[in-house]
Amino acid sequence: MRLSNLFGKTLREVPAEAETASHQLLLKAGMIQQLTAGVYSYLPLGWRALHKMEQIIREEMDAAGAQELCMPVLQPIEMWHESGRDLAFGKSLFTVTDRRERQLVLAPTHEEMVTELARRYVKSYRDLPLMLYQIQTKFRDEPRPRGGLLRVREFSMKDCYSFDADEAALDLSYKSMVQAYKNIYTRCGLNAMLIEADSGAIGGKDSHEFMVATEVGEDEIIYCSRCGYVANAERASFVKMKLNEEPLLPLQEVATPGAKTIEEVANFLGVPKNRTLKAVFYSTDGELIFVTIRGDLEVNEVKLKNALKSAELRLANDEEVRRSGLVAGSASAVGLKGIKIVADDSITSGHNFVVGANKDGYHLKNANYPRDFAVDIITDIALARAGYQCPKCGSSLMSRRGIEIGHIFKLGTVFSQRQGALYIDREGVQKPLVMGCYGIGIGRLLAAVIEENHDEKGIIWPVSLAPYQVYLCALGMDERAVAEAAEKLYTELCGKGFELLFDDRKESPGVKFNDADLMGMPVRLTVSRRTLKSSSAEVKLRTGKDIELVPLAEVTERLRALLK
RNA sequence: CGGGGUGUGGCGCAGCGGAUUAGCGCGCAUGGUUUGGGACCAUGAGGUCGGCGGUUCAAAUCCGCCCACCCCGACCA
Repeated sequence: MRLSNLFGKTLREVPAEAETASHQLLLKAGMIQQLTAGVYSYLPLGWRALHKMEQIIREEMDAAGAQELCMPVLQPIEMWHESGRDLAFGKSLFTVTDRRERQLVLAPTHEEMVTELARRYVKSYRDLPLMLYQIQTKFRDEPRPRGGLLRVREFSMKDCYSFDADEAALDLSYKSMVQAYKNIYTRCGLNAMLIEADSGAIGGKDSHEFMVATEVGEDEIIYCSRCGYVANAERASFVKMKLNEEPLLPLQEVATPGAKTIEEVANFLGVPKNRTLKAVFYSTDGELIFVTIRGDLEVNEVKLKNALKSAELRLANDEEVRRSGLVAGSASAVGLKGIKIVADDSITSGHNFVVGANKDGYHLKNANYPRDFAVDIITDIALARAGYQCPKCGSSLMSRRGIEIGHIFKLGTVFSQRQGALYIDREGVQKPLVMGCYGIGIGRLLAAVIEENHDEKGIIWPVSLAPYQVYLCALGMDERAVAEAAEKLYTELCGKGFELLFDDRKESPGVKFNDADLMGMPVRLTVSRRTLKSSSAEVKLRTGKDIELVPLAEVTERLRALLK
C-alpha cells in the first residue's frame, strides 16, 4: 500500500475528547473515526489490524473444534420476552420497529438464537459435543460509552457457544476454551489473567473473565500475591475477622444527637466502626430493601443483586426512604416490620453492636443477631478491598484495575430448559443440553493491545496484528535513484509476500519517521541517497533503537528472519 | 439517571465586562526554495461561532430552554 493513496491521515494533534492512550493513538494514527457516542468507523489501517485479530481468533476457535456460523442481528422481540432477558438488559436493548409495526431487537448477544438453532438440529447424544461461534456485530445501548474502543455501543464480538451432554463434558469444553483464549491473547502480544467473575445479565453459574491489568481499566481486580487468588471485585470474597467473644449484654438506648453516619456514631460513642451495624436502603424492582452490614464494611451491589435475584437495583432516594417510615441516620433492623431485610453475614462476626434506634437522635447499644432482630436473607454481600484477608490463605489482599478482554460462562441448562433444547441420551432419556458461552470483544481487545503496546511516539504493533509488517520509508522521493530503488524494493518485496506500507510521499524525513513511529509497524525500512551509496537499505525495529544497514540484495532474507 | 466539564473552519485553541470584514497555529490547495527526526516563503480555499428563543440600535459575547460530546459513578465484551 502506498501511503500517498492510503485513506486516513495521521493527526498532529489529538482530538481533545480522547484520554486513554489507545483512544488517542487510534485517532492520531488515523485508524478509527467516531460518528457518535460509542460508534466508530474503522479506517483501512485499523480495519486491517482488526482483521488480523479476527483471523487469529478464528484459527484458535477452529483448532478447539468450534464451527463458525453467522446468526441474525435483527431478532423478533418475542424471543426476548420469552427468555425474560428483555428485562435483564433493560434500556441497553436497542429496538427497532419495522413497517408492519413489529418490534425487533438489535441483538446484544445470541444465547437465545443459538439455543434455538441447537433445538432444531441437535437430537441425540451422538450430535455432541458441539461448539458454534460467530464474529458478529452486537448492539448495546450502554449507559456510558467510554475510552474510545474500550466501551462502545456497536461492536464486533466473537461469541462461541458449547453444547454438551452433561456437566463433566461441559467442563471439558470449558477447559478447551480457556486454552484457546490463552492462545489468542498470547498471539496478540497480551498478558491476560484469568479471574473469577460474576455472571451478570447472561445468567448461569461458573464464570471467569480474562483481564489485562492497566490503570485505564474499568474493573477492579482483587488478588492475593501469596496464594494466587484472583477475582473481580464484584465477586471477590474475603475473611471477615471475628471479633472477640463476649457475653451478650442487654439492649440499651442511648441519645446520639447529631450523629448520623457510622463515623459520627462510632466517634460519639467511642466504639470502633466494626462494633456498629450500618443500614443502607435500596430500591429493587419497585420494592424497598433494607440492607444491614457491619459498620466498617461496604455493600457489594452485585452480590446484593444476585442475592435478591433482581433485575434492577439502585440506592433508594430520600422520598422512598421517608415513605417507608425509615429514619435515615438512625435506622436498624431491630423492631422493623413489613420491609425485606438483607444482612451481610458479618453481623454474626461479633456481639453487642451499636445500631440505630429507628428514632431520630438515638441509637441502641448491644444489639445481637438473632436475639434482637430477624432478617429475610443473610449471606455475603460485602465488598472486598485491598488490605482485607484473602479467603484462601489469609494474607493481605491487593487490588488493581483491569480491562475485561474476555468472559466465559458455564450456562448449564438455563437456556436449553427454557427453550426446550433437548437431546436423547444413550439410555433413550430426554435431557436438556448443557451449555457454555464464551465471548471476546474484538475492538476492545484491539484497544487493550495498544494500551499495553505503545510508547510516547505511538503504537508498537506485535507482528501478528500490525496492519503492515514493513514501513518502507523513502527519503527524497524526487531523487531519481531513491525513487527507483524504493519502487523496486516495494515491488519485489510485495511479490515475495511481505506486507508493505510504502511512504512514497514528498515529505521531510522528520514527518516520515514520526508517522512511522506513530503507526507502529514492526520494521522500518529506509532508503535514501545515503543508504544507496553502499547499495543498502536501513532496517530498524519499532521496538528498538538499533539501526542496521543491510545490502539491498539481502533485505528479503533479513526481513524474513525479523518477521518470523 | 446523578455529579463535573466542553461546544468557535478537518484538528488544537484565542476572542466571551456587547461594536465594523470572527482571529491564530496545524492541516488542505497552488507556486517556488528545501530534504536523515514533525522545513521555509508567497498566495489561496474553507466558519449556520452546537440549536432554538429572548434582551438590545447592535449578540460568538448577556438571559432562558434544548441538544451533542467528554470525564466520574450504576452496566458489560
